[in-house]
Amino acid sequence: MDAKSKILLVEDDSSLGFLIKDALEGHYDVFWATDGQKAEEAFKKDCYNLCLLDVMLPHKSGFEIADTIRKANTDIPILFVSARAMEEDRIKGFMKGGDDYITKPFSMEELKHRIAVFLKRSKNQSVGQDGISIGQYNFKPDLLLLSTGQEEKKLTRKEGNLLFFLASKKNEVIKREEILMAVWGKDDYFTGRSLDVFISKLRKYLSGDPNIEIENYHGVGFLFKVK
Amino acid sequence: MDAKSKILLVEDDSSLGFLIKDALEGHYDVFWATDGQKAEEAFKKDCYNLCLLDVMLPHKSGFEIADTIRKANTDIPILFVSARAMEEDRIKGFMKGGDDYITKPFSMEELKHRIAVFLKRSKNQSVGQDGISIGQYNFKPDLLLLSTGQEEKKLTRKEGNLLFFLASKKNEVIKREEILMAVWGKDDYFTGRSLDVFISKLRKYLSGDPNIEIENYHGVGFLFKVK
DNA sequence: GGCATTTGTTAAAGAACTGTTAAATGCCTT
DNA sequence: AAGGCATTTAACAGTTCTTTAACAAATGCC
Repeated sequence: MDAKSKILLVEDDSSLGFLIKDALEGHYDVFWATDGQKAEEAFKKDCYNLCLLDVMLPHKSGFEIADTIRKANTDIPILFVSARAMEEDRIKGFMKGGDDYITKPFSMEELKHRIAVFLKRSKNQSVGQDGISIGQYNFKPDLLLLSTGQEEKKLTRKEGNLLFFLASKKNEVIKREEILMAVWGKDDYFTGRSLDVFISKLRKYLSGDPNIEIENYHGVGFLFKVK
Repeated sequence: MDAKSKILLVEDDSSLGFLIKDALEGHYDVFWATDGQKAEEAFKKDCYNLCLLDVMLPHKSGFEIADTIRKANTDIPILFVSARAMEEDRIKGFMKGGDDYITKPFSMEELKHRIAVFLKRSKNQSVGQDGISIGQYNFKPDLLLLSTGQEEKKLTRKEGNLLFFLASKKNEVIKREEILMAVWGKDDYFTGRSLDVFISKLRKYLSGDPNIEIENYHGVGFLFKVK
C-alpha cells in the first residue's frame, strides 16, 4: 500500500484552497486550514510532512505561522505561496526558514513538482496507512497504534507525538530543548519533568525489542537507538 | 573549520556568469563552466555539492547536462536558471530531476537563499553535525562527543565547554582568569581549583594523541598545544 | 636549600539531573 | 456535576556531575 505524505495547507481563499486541496488529494493526505489559528492547532495535534502556507491571511500572516512551525520543527519543509512577487517578500520568506516561495498564479502541475522535490529530500518517512517501523514494532501515528506481531497498544497523543519525533531522529543525539519545543512547544522545568515521565513510559512500551534503547545523554538529551 | 560547499555553475553568457560567480564566491567555492562539454568534464573530475545550470546553452541544453549528472548522482541538488518562463519548460526541469527552476531576471539575494535551502538539506542528511578537529580527535560541542577513529567518549558539559574554549584558542597562552570568566563566569580560589581538576581530566582524555599537550604557564595560565 | 605559592591528582562531599511511581490537576463526555 | 482518561506536578530514589578538600609535587623567589 502506498503511504501518503501529510500536507498542511493554509489558505484563506476558499476557491483557491479547494483547488489546491483537490489537485493534491490524489497523491497526498491534505489538511486544509483557513486561518493561522486553525493551522497552528492542527500542527500541534498531528504530524505533517510538509507545510504550504499562503502569505497573506486574515489575522496571522503566513510568515508568523512559519515562525511558530520552525520553532517546533527545524526540518519540515515550508513552502510559501503568495500573490506578491516583490523581492522583499520572497527574501523574507527564506529568512523565515521557508524552502520555496511560489508566486501566484502558478500551475498545479508545477506546485506538485515543487512539493515532490522537498518530500523526496525530507528524511522523515511518510506517514500513511502502513505507519513507520521501529525495530520490530510498527507505529501508525494517525491511529496512535504501536503494534508488534502479537499485540497492539494504543498510545495517547503525547506519547505518540514524542515517539514519532524520536523515531524521525533515530540514532542521533537530540537535545532536551529540541524535543520540548517540538512536542510541547515550551521548555521549562515542569515540562522537562513531563518529558522524563513520557520517556519512562515509552521505554516500557518498547521493552519487547532489546535492539531499541532510549539512552540519556546527561544534561544534553536523549539518543533513540535502533539497531 | 567548515569547508566551503562546491558549486558547479554552467552558464554561457559571460556577463551573467561572472555576476553569479562573483555573488557566490564569498560563501561557496564556484567552478564556472561555459558549455556542457566543460561542465561534464568538471563534474567527472571533482565532487560538487550543487549544480546551477542555465537551460539554454550552445550545444547541449541544461536539461541534457542534468540527465548526465542524475545518472551519476541521484542526490545532488540541481537548480535550473532560465530566461524562458514557459510552463512546459519548468515542468520539464522538474521531470529531469531538477530541484528548482529559477526564472531570469532574478536577484542574487534570492538565488543565494535558494541555494542555501538545498545545501542545508543535503548537508543534514549526510553527516549531521560535524564538529571541530583537535589533533586526531574530533569534538562535537553540541553533543559533547569526543571521538577518535575507534572510540567515542561522552564528555560532561563543563568538560565540553572547557575543551571548546581551549580549542578555540589553541597554541596561544590563555590566562587563568580568562578561562575562568569564559567557562565559569567567575574567578575565585575554588573555581580556580575546579579548573585544575578539569584540566587534569582533559589531559587524560586527550592522552591518545602525543601531539596534543596542555602546558601550564606557572602563575599565568595554560597553553593548549596542538601540533 | 628553605619557604610560600601554585599546580597535579585523587577522593569525598555536595549539587544537579534523571528514572519511576503515585497523586493532583485538567479536560472531555455524558 | 461526575466519571474517565490524559497530562502535569510531586515525591523520592538513584545516578551522574561539579565542587571542595586533602595531600603530593613542582615552581620560583630569597
